[in-house]
Amino acid sequence: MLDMAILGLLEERDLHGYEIRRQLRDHLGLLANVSFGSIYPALTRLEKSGAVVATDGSSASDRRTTAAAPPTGSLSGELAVLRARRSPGTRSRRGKKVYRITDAGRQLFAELLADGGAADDARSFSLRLAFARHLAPQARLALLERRRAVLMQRLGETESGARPDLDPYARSVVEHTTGGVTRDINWLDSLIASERAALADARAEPVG
Amino acid sequence: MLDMAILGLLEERDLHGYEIRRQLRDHLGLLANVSFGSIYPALTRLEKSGAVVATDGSSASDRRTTAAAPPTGSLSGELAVLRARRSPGTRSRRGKKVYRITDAGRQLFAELLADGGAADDARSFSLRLAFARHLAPQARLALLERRRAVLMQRLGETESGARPDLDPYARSVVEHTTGGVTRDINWLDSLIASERAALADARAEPVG
DNA sequence: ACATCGCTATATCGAATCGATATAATGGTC
DNA sequence: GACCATTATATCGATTCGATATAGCGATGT
Repeated sequence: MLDMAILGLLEERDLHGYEIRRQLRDHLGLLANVSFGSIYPALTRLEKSGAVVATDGSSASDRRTTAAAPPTGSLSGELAVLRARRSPGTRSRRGKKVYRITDAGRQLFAELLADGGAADDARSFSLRLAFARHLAPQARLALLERRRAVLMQRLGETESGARPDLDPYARSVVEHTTGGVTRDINWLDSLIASERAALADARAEPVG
Repeated sequence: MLDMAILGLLEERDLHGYEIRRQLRDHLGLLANVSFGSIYPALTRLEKSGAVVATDGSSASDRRTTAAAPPTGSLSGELAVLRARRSPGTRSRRGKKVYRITDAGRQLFAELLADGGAADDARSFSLRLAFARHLAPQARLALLERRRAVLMQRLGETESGARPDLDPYARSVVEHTTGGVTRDINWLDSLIASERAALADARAEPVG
């Protein structure tokens, strides 16, 4: 799940762990306040599987060339590289590790975004929807309808009607969450309508 | 977190693992769909720490009546016991383990409910609120206000206003979740108002 | 009579995530 | 130049999840 989010962000630009967390917190806001205890293991995981590569931060602006930049950079950049080399073996000098997505990573991202196992929780769905521009129109529609179906079923399973068996506090919680699910469904309905309209337009006006 | 939920349910009646899960799913509904992979370890944990004891289910409900619960009436309490016996069958099925809360468990529950560490996520809060009848009025009010403060701060941190930097899908997600938080705050406000009114009444009309 | 399906029920495993904590470089301020 | 907040990576133990294995038992069907 986190893997998908990270790959999605890296699709746009190279980032290091701290930045990834900030983007998830700021952009996706209240939704995804992910801890470093998740992010760094995830990055290690993704690197080991070949979905991303880590570069040392000194060549961050250069998209193409790998390490061993010629001494044309800034003085501080040069010093950083030298310091990095000074520590034996590991790049464990406390400095930025900037991650770049690979072709394998892009493919993995597409897979995780499309099916990505079950994961019918709210977090997963919102994350997928936030990256929905990477999906084909009909896959987008399917995502929305799948989510709608899940929520409808949950609503149905919840015993509806007044519930005098619950005390006021529990009842308030249940009603509030039920209302939230209803709100979600209305939201999904409007999104689904938009998607359908876009699909109809595309069908009516094919390529040109 | 789960520990608190389990202890809270066991405050009312003895239950076995499967039933605990069902109650969390049905009562707390969409909020708490807990897996067995969490419940059984949690029960083992609680038993090892002495917060609960496991019985074979044949000698349930000795001293177990509505001890600290508000006066729901002895009739409904009786019915609850009967229902608990009838539904799963009085005789223990294969190794059914019925758990009963102990005095230590009740104390642990009170602690978890009151402070319970940080845990400022939505799940923890809703769970606490659902058991809020076990809290003192001012602790209840503090719980609500603490939650409100957290949500307000989060709202403030989220860069507000139109965000043309985000693509339509991500923007929709952000706006929807932001709207949800606003809705939560309004809900909290009404609850806080009720609590304050109740407190004022209690002060105006002390015990007798 | 018995096969078999579905619900009840407990249990365990590996993996993902969290929250806390340690460490260190950098940048700003007095 | 002492001090402190921010940036940044990393690891630890504990919790939770999802999948899976196992059985008993009640219908339903043939």
